[in-house]
Amino acid sequence: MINPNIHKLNKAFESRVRLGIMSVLMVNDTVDFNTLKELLQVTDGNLASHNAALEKDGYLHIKKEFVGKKTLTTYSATKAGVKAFEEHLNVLEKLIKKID
Amino acid sequence: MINPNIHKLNKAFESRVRLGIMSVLMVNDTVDFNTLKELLQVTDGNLASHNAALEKDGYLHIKKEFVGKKTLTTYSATKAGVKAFEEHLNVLEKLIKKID
DNA sequence: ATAGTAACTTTGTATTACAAAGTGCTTTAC
DNA sequence: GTAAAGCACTTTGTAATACAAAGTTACTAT
Repeated sequence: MINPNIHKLNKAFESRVRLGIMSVLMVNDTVDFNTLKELLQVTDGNLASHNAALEKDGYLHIKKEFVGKKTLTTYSATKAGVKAFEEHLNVLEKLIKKID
Repeated sequence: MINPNIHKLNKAFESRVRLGIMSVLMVNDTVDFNTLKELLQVTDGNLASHNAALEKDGYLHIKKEFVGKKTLTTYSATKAGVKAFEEHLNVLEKLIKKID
């Protein structure tokens, strides 16, 4: 009988929105707020709170700057974020492989 | 820019406990309550409610019988459950593959 | 009579997701 | 110069969820 070892899954990445944020940031170094919002199809308030949660966990770096005279917020995964997400994916992958 | 397509992820399988239940049931035709409880390391109340949720979605079949004079509850994935879970895993797999 | 197993259900708490509305600041349109 | 609109939130409120712990029903073993 296999043991799914579900406790190794990272709670921070259980939400699909945060799964999406991290996925985007594994392929792209940075994303800005509005691109992320469009990709994930979420409301801005919702996105902001997920970003805040990931930042609080130390997985997301938030950078605010001015481009011209407009504010621009860009996000990137921290090293800890990359590591934690990769581990999470490994656990998922093992789960999937056992099944196939 | 990749699109993680997170809305194709099935909400029913977002919880790690339910992810675990389905994983076990993709490899084993049936599991009984106590084996599942041990594998997933959850309290019995918690497990019962996750099972009920999956049954309500039509993904889990719950069978109660007597073995000797003891009750025995065994669980199996329905066809719809297998299909839905496989689709969910496909979405996850695509997500992971894009990243690797 | 007591304790134990089985599989819950109930109760209660804490966390979460999310939408919608509001905020403060800035730019562009008329 | 007032209005509208963009940016990236914060606040507010609601509904769903996770989970533990305790209670429950029905049996069995001692």
